[in-house]
Amino acid sequence: MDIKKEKDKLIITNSQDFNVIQTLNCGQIFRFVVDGDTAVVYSKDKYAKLLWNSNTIQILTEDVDYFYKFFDLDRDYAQIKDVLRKDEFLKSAVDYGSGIRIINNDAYEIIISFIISANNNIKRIKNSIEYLCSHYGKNMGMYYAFPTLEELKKVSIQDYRNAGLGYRAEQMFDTVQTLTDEDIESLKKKNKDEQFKFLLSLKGVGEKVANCIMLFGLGVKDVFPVDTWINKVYNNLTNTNTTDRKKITKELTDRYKDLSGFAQQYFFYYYRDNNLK
DNA sequence: GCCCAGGGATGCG
DNA sequence: CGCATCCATGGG
Repeated sequence: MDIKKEKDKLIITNSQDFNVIQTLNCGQIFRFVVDGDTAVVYSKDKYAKLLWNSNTIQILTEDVDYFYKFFDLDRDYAQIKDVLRKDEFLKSAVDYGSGIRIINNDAYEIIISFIISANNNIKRIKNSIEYLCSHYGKNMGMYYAFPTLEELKKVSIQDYRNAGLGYRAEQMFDTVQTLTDEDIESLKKKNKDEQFKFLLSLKGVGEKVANCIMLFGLGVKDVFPVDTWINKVYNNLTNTNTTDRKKITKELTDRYKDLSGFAQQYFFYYYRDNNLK
């Protein structure tokens, strides 16, 4: 994969390790619009427009450096896939989602987004986040920014219910009132265990959501979030019928180690996209 | 009407 | 600790 960085554009050629649709549809990001061979992706108050064909991707943005990091463009996914394809459980999933990249999104936006994600489905998650942006985020002209923590602190429990958060409304209210910008900044500097511990102290954040926040918002790759799909994957592959997510998390993290986050995304996308049981 | 969705909080033993 | 139960809401 070759990447050329210009002032307001990234041009990726030989793009076999980056499939935009796969990357957007593997449940790590909720603010994007796809239209044919183009897409617009939003993060914080920024956006990027992506255009692609069979072996080239263009990323048009005013913040080239942000979206270079956002799409994890300095990582060699070919090498990661070579390692993971040797795993008998993973081979077909890696081949199926061979263009997935793990996004480096804004930690605060990911915390809020994944509190909403708990026991929810992706379409409803997207709708709720879009509601929060359009009602409480800054109007950027053609779109709305993700609401800042300061902006969300003015939002009531009833407002969250109107956004479709259901019983997560009170958890969200509590976490937003508790959280500070300083918390977010110091979180980025903590080690993995300290990050996990802090995240679990937030209302609406349990083990799975904390792992997602670390994977998609803090750049921690040796975590393996276990949701209902991964639970199905595990039972299918091991011919078991457990619901012990702690056990599944430990076994899969031990198995895939530093590549756990990547393995998890290949599994999730393959099984969910094919609606495999 | 039933089941499910990128689960977490709570209470009880 | 582990375990069961409850929790809004919309789509299939």
